[in-house]
Amino acid sequence: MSKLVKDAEQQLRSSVISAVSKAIAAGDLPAMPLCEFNIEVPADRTNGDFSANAAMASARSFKLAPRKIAEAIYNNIFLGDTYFERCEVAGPGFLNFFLSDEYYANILKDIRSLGDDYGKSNFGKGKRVMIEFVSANPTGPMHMGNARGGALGDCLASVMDYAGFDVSREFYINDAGNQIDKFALSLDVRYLQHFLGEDAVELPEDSYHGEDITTRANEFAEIYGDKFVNADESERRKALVDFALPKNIENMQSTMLKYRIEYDKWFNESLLHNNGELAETLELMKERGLTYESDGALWYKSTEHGGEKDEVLVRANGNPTYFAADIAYHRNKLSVRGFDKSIDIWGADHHGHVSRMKGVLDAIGIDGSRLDVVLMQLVRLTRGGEVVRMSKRTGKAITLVDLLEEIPIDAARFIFNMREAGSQMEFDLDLAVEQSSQNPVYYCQYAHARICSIVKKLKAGGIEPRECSIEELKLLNTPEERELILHLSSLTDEIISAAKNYDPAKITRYVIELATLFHKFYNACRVSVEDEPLMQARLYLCICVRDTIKNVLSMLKITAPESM
RNA sequence: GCGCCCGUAGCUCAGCAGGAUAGAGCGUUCGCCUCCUAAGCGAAAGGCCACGCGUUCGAAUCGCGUCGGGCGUGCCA
Repeated sequence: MSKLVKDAEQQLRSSVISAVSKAIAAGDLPAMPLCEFNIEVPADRTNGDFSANAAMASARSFKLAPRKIAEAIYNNIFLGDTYFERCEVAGPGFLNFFLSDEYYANILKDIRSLGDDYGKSNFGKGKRVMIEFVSANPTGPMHMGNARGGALGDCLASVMDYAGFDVSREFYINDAGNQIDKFALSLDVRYLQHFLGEDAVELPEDSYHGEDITTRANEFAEIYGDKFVNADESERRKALVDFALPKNIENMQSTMLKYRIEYDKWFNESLLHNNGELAETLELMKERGLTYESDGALWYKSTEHGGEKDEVLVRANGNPTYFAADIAYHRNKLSVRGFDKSIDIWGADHHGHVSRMKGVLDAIGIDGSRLDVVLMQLVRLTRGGEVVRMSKRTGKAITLVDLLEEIPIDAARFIFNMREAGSQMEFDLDLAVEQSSQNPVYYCQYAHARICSIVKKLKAGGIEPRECSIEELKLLNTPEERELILHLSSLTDEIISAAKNYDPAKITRYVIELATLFHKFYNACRVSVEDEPLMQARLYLCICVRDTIKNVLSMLKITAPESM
């Protein structure tokens, strides 16, 4: 496990350093300080399990050829109390180290004893982190961007949880402001059209044209009839919104649940309007001299805080902008509720907003670096190689609901996490439903099912898995077994790296690689063999792999079937 | 115009706190089940890592520039 890997690396580093001291004492090297050097895992394992570039890094300082320095280190190195059994000088001056059987055997012991906790660490030290994602407008159906954002945000949250952060998942509901007015207007027009005919009232170009609006208006009409047709416009619109908005929000909640996303909190923007926090935030900004009035609107002096141009906070008509509410919201997260960090998942088209937001937080006295934004590129949907167009306006776009009806949740969650957020991705609908090797989620699940099947088969033959001794586990020494064990050992580091980079795609890649290495092992080594200790050792390894696959998949909330 | 992201095999993408012969999947070609799940494995073919210059022992990785693509630049969110 990772602790072991770290130990191994640390052991190596100090061995190299003391070898240099010894070499200097013996006169093999000049008495110069050793430069900083790296220890890394070579891409090609014939170059060892770990490799140090100390000789090359210090070539200049020692004024000696790297190769000569490497040999001096080699001649003075002592590996007796490490997990390494040997070392060699290679290439331009690399020192390559090879792990002992002992090491491999111990990794497996550790994995088994940690059980479900394997992979977890205290990297995050319990820091309170909020991950805000999807936060779709409740005025219409959720789209493909929300689909990717949902899988990304939720899996990132799990990864950070494993890495030792205190994680909270949140959905920000934009249930106030401009788009709600637009929503009201759109519903209003559809409602009136329902009774007066389509030509009676015209739907403005910049309102919501989706069928979902018509559907809601018709539902409303069925319940309340035409009694609002001649009512006061604002009364009618309020009634329509009060009817339609909760329905939309409920739909989003049930869709998210179907997508296996459970939020800790659904936060209403309207709360900030109603509880005074928005006004308070604006007041605070005024006090700090961050604002001015012009053309009847209240402006934020963005240009004085790293922004490209000033921004409107309160429109001339008295309505606060989305930006103003968002400032109050982030102040609520970081200051009122005291999260150490807010990680927001945004569509890449909002990137212009990032520096603005961080800048304004700094300006109101909240360290802007406590906000991190993960920008997510758009998804290109394809079907059989053909790009499937999606246009929210026409109402014919493929929605998140459509997607989840068409493809398995496992596949959606997995595939959306195969690419890092920043890269544009293609999502092949045909591939996602395909139950074949081409579909990576099945490939991983298949490895799990295969192991379950082996265990079951052995059990049927009267063979129960048992505890193995270190000596027995040392029998796992084929290249395929070694590679597999080594990869198992890197899980914790991989999760930490994914948390650090806000990139859960590292974990899907990890599990694909694990499945690949297992399938290779499966083809190279038979578990059910005559040699009882070897069979038990292999069975032990299989169970480690099975549990790790299951552990990782369940972290991503993807199922691990026992048979396929 | 200015700002951000991106350019790696035919296609989709890894690799990018600089390291040894640049990887994987798909597609193509050829192999492997009397044996634990062939939803698997192996092999072959496929590359001026967009281009140029620089930094250094060493660059796909870092810097500058060019070209090509995406996005942003609303009293929209």
